[in-house]
This record gives sequence, structure tokens and C-alpha cells, in this order.
Amino acid sequence: MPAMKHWLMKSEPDEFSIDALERVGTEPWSGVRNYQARNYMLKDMKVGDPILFYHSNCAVPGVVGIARVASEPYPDPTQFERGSDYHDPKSKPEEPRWWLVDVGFERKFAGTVSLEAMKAEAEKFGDFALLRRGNRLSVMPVGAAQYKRILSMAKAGGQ
DNA sequence: GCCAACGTTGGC
DNA sequence: GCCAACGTTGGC
Repeated sequence: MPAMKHWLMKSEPDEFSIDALERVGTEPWSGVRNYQARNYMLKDMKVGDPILFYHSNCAVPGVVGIARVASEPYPDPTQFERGSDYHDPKSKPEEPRWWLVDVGFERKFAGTVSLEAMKAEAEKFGDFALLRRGNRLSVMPVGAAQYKRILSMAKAGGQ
């Protein structure tokens, strides 16, 4: 079995929070319309890979819990739905542009590991996509050491 | 709400 | 293939 990869996926809590994921259990990660993010889901994710669930565009942006890749990639159905915000008229069913995976709830942290807290220890993270200037990727890989560091920050209570 | 940073689009 | 214009993301 190849080495397990770790991921970070952003979601706006007003749209879809960690609590919403806990309620539904598993969610198709629809709506990603960025090729780099798509390629991670289409080519690099494996079922069972751990995901840091990140809340963006909110009062305290940061990692709020753990999820897991819960399916193989498959075409994002919203790209074919007329009237959907995610409808892509250039995409054809026989040649879908946008792919997704299902994301399964694992657990919610007791406290948020805030972006601010991670920035305060930026030098310990090394090169970390999340902390790069102007980063806007909604799906990104996380190094195993970075992943462990965030877990230990969560264990310490976060914030 | 502002705005910097970035990706995408489309005219040429 | 360049690049200006535009739309979006996301921290603050």
C-alpha cells in the first residue's frame, strides 16, 4: 500500500460547517472549480486519506476537525445541473471537467486550531501551502509532520 | 466592507 | 501566445 497522504480542505462554515458534516456523515465535495484542487481529488486522493477540515471566511479561520476521503473520484453532478451555481455549460457528460470525492466525518476538535496560531509557529511548519502568501487553494496536500503538529495543537486545546 | 492576490477569459 | 479586464477568494 502506498504511503498515505494528508490533505486540507476548506469550507465556509456558513455554507457547510464541520457540524453539518457530522450531521450528514458523508458529503460529496461538489463545487470545486479550480483545476489544481480538482487534480488533487482526481489523481492523488486515496480512500481513507485523512483530511484537515478548515473553516474559511469566518470569525476564526482555522482547522476545526478531521475528515477522511470516503470514495473514489467521480464526476461532480452539479456541473450538469442547469440553474445550479456550479453549472458548467462547457462540460459534457461523456467528458466531465470537474471531479470530486466524498468526504466523511471523523471527529471535531474541542477547539479551533486557528490560522493565527499556525502563523505564530510558521517557522516550525516549514513550507506549508496554507501559510503561503495569497494562497487561495481550497484543496491542498499537507505534510505528515505538519499534520501531526496540527493534531498536537488541537490536543493542547487549539486557538 | 475592503482589498490584495490570484485564476480565468477573451480580444487581438 | 500575450495581457488587460474581470471575477473570486479569503483574511482582516
